[in-house]
Amino acid sequence: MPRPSRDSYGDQKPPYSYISLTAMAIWSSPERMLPLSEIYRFITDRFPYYRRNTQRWQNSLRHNLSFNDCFVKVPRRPDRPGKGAYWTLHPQAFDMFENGSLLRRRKRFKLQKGEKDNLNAELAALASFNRAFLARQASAPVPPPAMPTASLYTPPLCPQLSPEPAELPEVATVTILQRERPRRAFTIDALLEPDSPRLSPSPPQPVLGLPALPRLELSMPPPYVLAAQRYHAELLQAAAHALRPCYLPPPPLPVA
DNA sequence: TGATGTTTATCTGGGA
DNA sequence: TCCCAGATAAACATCA
Repeated sequence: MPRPSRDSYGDQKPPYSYISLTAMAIWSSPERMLPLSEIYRFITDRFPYYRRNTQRWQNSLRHNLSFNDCFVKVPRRPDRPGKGAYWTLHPQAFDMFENGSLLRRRKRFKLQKGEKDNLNAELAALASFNRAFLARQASAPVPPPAMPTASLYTPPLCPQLSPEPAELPEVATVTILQRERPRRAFTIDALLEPDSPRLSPSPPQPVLGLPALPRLELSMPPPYVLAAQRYHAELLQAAAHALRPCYLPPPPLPVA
């Protein structure tokens, strides 16, 4: 049976929803998160149908990103300035496409009000931190004083060097409900904690012409968490370098 | 100014 | 038949 090429659909509309296409794009990226422009590119590269009427489907896609709780907007890293945020999949959304179907989902992924509010607060805090980072870099090219350990943010270890102490928010720990899994805070560190072995989430099944999406190994955090881990490790390293007199860096994080 | 993001409304089609 | 997911359109806000 010949393997269909990635352009198998030709000018035909692929049988995938925008949610599926977006999830595919995100899954295809090494960090499991992409800016909007890269999501567009992924789709137009693989599906010629979407090379026309771009205004139309891109509007729909943006609507889906905002409307569906399964997509999480992650503020850009301060050292990666640019337009727009990164988009990733919510941890609970990995098994969104149960039974491997990339078509209509059984049930829309919806966060509860409190969960959504907390997640938004945490992400807003991250954006705030990034702004503080940039503000400080603008005045003096020195990295931020401390990176979060217990939550996304902790009080600076060197308060006198804090960029904008008043603006660095204390972040409430975000707790999300885990189906069939113990509760876990949706913070970088909490997500990085070793988890009890569990079944890999079900990524979308191979798409015609696309490589099979990798299944996560047991006990392995989602790849975008690893990316966040690397991000924080880099900043920690920079912070340690800049604040050597009073900053004691934590043990090195395992970088994937 | 254009790209990005949010929100609302309406319509279509699949599934229970 | 009804409910709901998904598609589409449009208006508006925000930001680099």
